[in-house]
Amino acid sequence: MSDEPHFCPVYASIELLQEKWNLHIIRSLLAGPMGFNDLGRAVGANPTTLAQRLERLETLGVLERSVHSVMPPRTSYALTCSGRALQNVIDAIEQWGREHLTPELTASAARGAAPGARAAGRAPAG
Amino acid sequence: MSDEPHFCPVYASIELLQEKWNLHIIRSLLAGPMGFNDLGRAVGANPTTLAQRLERLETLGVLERSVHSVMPPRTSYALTCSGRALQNVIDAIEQWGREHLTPELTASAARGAAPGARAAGRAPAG
DNA sequence: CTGAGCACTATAAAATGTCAAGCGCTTGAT
DNA sequence: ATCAAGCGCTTGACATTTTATAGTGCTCAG
Repeated sequence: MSDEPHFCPVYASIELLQEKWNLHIIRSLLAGPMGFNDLGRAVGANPTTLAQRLERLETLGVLERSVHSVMPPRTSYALTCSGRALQNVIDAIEQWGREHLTPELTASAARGAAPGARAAGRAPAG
Repeated sequence: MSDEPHFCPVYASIELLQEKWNLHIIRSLLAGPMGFNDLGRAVGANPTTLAQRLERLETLGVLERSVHSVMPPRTSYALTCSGRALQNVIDAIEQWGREHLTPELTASAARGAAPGARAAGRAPAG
């Protein structure tokens, strides 16, 4: 039952990168390794989702989890070589953003344009 | 009370590109203008979400909707200059995918590894 | 004439993401 | 020594988002 007549790397990559938080996580980690809560605050994700994303990204070999001490808990997440290669993607996104996105534009296109929404146009941290 | 201490283009771009289907839509449109249903089939999105994404992307100036005839309905969606600039992002993603993603990898990392999931590793069309 | 297709909306159901609280333990301030 | 706070991460209840399905009014291929 091969469900895959053929494997499309672009399609697969897009599927991965369009998952909520993944790009943010990678971007944060690109600046250096981080702990769980730190990362969570940096990207603005809640622990539940963050844990799930982290596990997935680890399975895919994009990042690596290292436990420094179990108690007190001390863990750090770092990009692997594969993950670091995503720098190019982030760079491309960054350049595009600078050239084609303006505050007004993104504000007017915010979901429903509801004022006071939490993730309006600002970054949580970092 | 400026709600935006400062506007971060990278953050905003990521927010946009990580929205489900947006990257797929852009990638499809990069190959040329398309109608609504065609696009839907190409990316695999349902009409409701597709319509919403399309509206957002249009507001952001990434794509353009042109109505050729109201009845019978004939519309086409095409990337603007801004949208076409996203080619670089897609390219970067494509390159990364080719270098760092394998069928087994993505298969094993599929959400929960549930067999029979519909959007496992295949592309809907194109 | 019949069936199919066009662009898209309405509705309800399923999937997904979020919040708040909390575990056992250590550290910094008091 | 005592107290609040923080670490990584899970659980369960809840909000939001995405999905499937069905239909609209009309025109064309068979």
